[in-house]
Amino acid sequence: MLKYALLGSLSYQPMTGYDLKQYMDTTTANFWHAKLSQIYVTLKALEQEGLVASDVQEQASRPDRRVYTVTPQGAEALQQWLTNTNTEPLQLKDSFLLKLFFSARVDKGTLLTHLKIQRDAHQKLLNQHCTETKTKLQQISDQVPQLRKDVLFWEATRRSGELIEEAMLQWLDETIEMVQREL
Amino acid sequence: MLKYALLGSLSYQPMTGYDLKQYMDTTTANFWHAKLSQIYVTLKALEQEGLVASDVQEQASRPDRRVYTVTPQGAEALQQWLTNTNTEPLQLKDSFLLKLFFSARVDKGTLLTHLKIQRDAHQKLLNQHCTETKTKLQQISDQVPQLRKDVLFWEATRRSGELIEEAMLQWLDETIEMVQREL
DNA sequence: TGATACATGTAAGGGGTTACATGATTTC
DNA sequence: GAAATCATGTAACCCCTTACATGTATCA
Repeated sequence: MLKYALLGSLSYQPMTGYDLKQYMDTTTANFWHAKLSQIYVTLKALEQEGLVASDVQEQASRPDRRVYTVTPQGAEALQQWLTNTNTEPLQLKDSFLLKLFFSARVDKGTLLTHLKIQRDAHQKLLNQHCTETKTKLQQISDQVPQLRKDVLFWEATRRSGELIEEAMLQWLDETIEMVQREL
Repeated sequence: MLKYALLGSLSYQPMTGYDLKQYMDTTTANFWHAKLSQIYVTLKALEQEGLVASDVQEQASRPDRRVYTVTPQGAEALQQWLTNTNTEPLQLKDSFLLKLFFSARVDKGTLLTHLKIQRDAHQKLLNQHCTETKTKLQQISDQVPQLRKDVLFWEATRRSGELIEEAMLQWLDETIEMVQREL
């Protein structure tokens, strides 16, 4: 899947592995992320498959940049993936929920601490989605008028993060209240 | 992490790998799942660590059952994990959102099909959380009065699934409307 | 002076998926 | 007669994380 995240990002403009990491961290972090090391490995694999091509740009006082571009085959592979409707449904793994499920024998204080840490984290994420991420996406599209349509989809994916974080906050408030009332 | 899902489940009652698969599918599927093959592998590892012990029960016309029990060390490891508040925040990977992010050049029809498939899937999950899962959790706890406290936490984790699915449905409706209006 | 940004990679190990292998019993 | 349920496991493979390795320039 990372394969397609990289192909999709490169379809906007040629980038290095390092660039791609930063690009994904500011745009798709909400629903997709990857480590730099894995990005480098996957780019190499994509190049062997002929879906991207790289070109080394020498730099004076910094390491050389290996800039990747999508090949015609890469563009087709991306388009194929985009139009294919067999998208496997999301199966999330949330270790906090797992922990809470088994928490009947944990003391009230520890439980409330845990829930409040969780609440802070989600509050932070919500703020991020509503301010930073929103302005960053707007900035990228403002520079290039051809991206008017793309920005609709970027905004839609960002909005999903907003709604999910709001739901999580509501749930955490309900749960904190339950623990305070029932234990 | 699967380690703790198994320890936690076994802390309610001794079970086989096969039992554990079914138990998790009816209780934690919402936020944690695993394949049978991986459950067997992890149980073996847990036994080597001394956190569970197994006992083979011969059966006449069926394969023998290997029943696992939590050892005292296992119980302590579980308790340690439960009280430790350093729970890493959820980083989800949703390939549908990834796809949508890059979908500016996908035709309206395909897009709407894709969104509606997604909507159906989430509607089904919401119904499941509100009916089946709810009654199943209630059934398990009704049989054992000592689980009165546990059921509060089971209900809380179930409720999180309900709220998240509701948020996803709202988001999908918004997004479908956006595509119909803007494209 | 120490941290951060820039820039690319390799290696070891962990955890997960898919496929394979076996085989009786029950249900449709 | 075919499919699902019960029941356990191994092997290959893939993707990901963590740690290691290197080195300059800039900023606090």
